[in-house]
Amino acid sequence: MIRLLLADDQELIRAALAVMLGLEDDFEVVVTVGRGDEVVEAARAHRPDVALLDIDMPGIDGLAAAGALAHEVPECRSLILTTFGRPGYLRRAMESGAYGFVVKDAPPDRLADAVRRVAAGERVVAPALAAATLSLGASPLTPRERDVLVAARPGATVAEIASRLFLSEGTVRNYLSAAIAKAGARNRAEAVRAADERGWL
Amino acid sequence: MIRLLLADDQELIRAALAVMLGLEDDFEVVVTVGRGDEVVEAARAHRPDVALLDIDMPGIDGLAAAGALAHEVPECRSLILTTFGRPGYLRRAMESGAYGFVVKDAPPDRLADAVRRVAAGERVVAPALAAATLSLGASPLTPRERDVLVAARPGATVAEIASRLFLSEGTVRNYLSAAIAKAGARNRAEAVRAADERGWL
DNA sequence: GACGGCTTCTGACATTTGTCATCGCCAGGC
DNA sequence: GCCTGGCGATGACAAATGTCAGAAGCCGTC
Repeated sequence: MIRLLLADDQELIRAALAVMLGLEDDFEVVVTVGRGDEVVEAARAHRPDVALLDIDMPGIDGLAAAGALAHEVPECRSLILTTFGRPGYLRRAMESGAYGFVVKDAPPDRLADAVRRVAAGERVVAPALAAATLSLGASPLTPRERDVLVAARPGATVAEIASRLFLSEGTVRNYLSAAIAKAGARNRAEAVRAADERGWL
Repeated sequence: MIRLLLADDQELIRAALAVMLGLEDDFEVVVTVGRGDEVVEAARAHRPDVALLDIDMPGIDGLAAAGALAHEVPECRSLILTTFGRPGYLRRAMESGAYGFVVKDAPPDRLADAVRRVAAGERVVAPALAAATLSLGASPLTPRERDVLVAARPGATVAEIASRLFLSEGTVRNYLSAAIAKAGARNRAEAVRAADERGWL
């Protein structure tokens, strides 16, 4: 019997997945949570074999939760389950110590399969995504360039970014310029979008 | 017995919802589709009482599908099921002739309840969302202002927007300026975000 | 038929943004 | 000990963006 922890912020989805997975003879959903920062506690209390983690969650995100789990409850293996198959996400998931990565538009039997393999200690990744990740390489952004892009995300002006990061405006413009070049964009907005899609932020 | 059509582009979610809803004694999921443009055809073939429609789908989106259903298969009532409880979505859903609107982080029994009410001909909306929609009012953007903002969304330059909409650059700048003012933004990027969040696009 | 509102355009203007060269500082690697 | 590369800054410049006023045509309404 494989004991499962299920973390997803959308109650309906969480419940539906719990029901579906519960139908498998060898699965038992022992606990579900709706926030990333409840994952470790729940894992300690219920000792699941596999934690199914959505990325988009309040508190801490699923990638961070996978990292925390790997440290604090290492006998529980993480399987990331997410809407977005972004290369950067996969990379970060693997770096956080996750064992698997499944996108939400995969066929349902693939999920059950992935859970069983992860429970057995295998690593599971969609091959297409893995290829994309390898071919794309890691983020070329320096930490500071990334910070500036993140701060620019909601449509902030240079002045706002500068004051939020305690930098001079000129420096912010320099970092933005570098980030735009590295993203192959012609725009701040385009750069933010491109970097976001590749999981660089 | 209430016959259900289920439309969601994410296979896993679609399957999980189908399983969960199928457990209810009085529900029967008669068909599921993964694209908006397959909804009408499926409804004609399987005669569901209620269509559960996600908004985010390839082909046409759930709101457009609800509109098409209302015209072509009026005995099948639409219930929008979406991640984002944006006021503008609700407004458009109601204008498209949908009978209900449920967000994906609602508790699972609320969904079953909503389906039964919609099947009975009632209209179902989350009260908080309804209030937000009414207090926000309709979009203040003129059709052209909206077009320009949509074209600007991916981070396009004025020149690109102009050539895509067959307008002069000056005109585009004027519309953008007006849209920025109406959105209460200080930026093109901020205006796009604000308008998007309010469902004006 | 006058009025208002939307669309489209022009021209002018101030501001913001993006680019580039150049500098000093500091940490790591060879 | 020197070289590289990230960090932070300045100054200058060109290009893009945002704002404003004005004008013409079109449509609907009162």
